[in-house]
Amino acid sequence: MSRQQIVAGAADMIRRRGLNATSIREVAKHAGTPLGSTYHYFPGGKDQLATEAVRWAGDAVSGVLTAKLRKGPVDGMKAFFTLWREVVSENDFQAGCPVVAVSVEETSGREALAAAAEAFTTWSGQLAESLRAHGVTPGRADRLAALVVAAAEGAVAMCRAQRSLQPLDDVATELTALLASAVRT
Amino acid sequence: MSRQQIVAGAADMIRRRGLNATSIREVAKHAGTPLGSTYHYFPGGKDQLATEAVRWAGDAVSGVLTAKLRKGPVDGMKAFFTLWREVVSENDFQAGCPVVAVSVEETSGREALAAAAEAFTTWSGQLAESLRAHGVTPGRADRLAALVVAAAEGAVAMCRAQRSLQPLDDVATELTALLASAVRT
DNA sequence: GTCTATACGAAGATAGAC
DNA sequence: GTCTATCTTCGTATAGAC
Repeated sequence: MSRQQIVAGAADMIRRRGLNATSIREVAKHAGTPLGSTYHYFPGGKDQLATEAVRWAGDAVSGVLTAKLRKGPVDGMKAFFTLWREVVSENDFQAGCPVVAVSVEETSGREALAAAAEAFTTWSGQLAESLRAHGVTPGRADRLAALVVAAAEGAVAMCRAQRSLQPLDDVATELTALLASAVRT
Repeated sequence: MSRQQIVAGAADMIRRRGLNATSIREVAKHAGTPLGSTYHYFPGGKDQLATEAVRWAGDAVSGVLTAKLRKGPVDGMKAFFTLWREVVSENDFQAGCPVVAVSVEETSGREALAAAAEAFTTWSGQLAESLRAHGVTPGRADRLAALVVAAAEGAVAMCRAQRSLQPLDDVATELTALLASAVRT
């Protein structure tokens, strides 16, 4: 019951503070459960909790992509950027992507890092498949999909530092034009 | 004399481990100076040290950009990607961009975050100016410059997680074509 | 002015009481 | 099975000996 809450809370704290600044103590407090419960649910300790948090966040984004890509790759890409735009703006530039946070910080175990890699692969794979389905050659579909994910993630970091949504909006504008022209070719 | 070494060492550790996993203790040990010296040189504590480390890294990248942009925006962009490719590959996927690390993690003080914002602004500003000088309209120059920086930074994070240089190479390929076509227009 | 020694708090993790 | 209390280590920061 509270297991899900702990994972969601950990994902939220990681995307705000980063992985190392997210202590199991505060995750437990935030979820209203004692510290011992966390280790009961997650005997693998912090690495296991971080791994599940990354997977949880990755699946959430992947679900949005699945839904929005039905209208085509350009709509999917736009939804991807809208999603990150909301995360950044609704948290007053104090939240970003937990997958990036885990990718950039050193962690004792490496399961969480593998989960981060899987999230990136899933997202770009979904975008690439949609691009191929709309006439883009496989090689270029992979490259464009990687570009979309990388640019969005990088833009989120820039927006946080600059306290401005401009990078995210600028990048979205350029990529919308680029993908629209690619599917048309 | 050792001040510079401490700053450079801190920047190196931050890009590998992240900001919060970089302790002043280990920075001092790595520089061969006692812990007290660190606080003698940086009375502002960790925030000051992180701020100078970010500025140091930002200036180093900016210097490369200044040099390579003389041959035009496409060459500058390529050099930017080559630089990050070397950082990632020469450190066996265990190093990235310290500016992103600081942008993504929570910090006690906020001077370091301001330094990160300044680094991003400087880099994209340099690229945008070069694009304008080569006939790109101001608005689009800004957007393309933001895209280049965001995509490179995001790709670095993806490369680390996936232990592959593919994202960086894919992104560089697409952006080379995009910028080449933009300056030609 | 440099560095040793230490204060103080918080981290991850576990043992064992209920 | 849940939670409290505690062990150990490491973090930032400083006081004061050379």
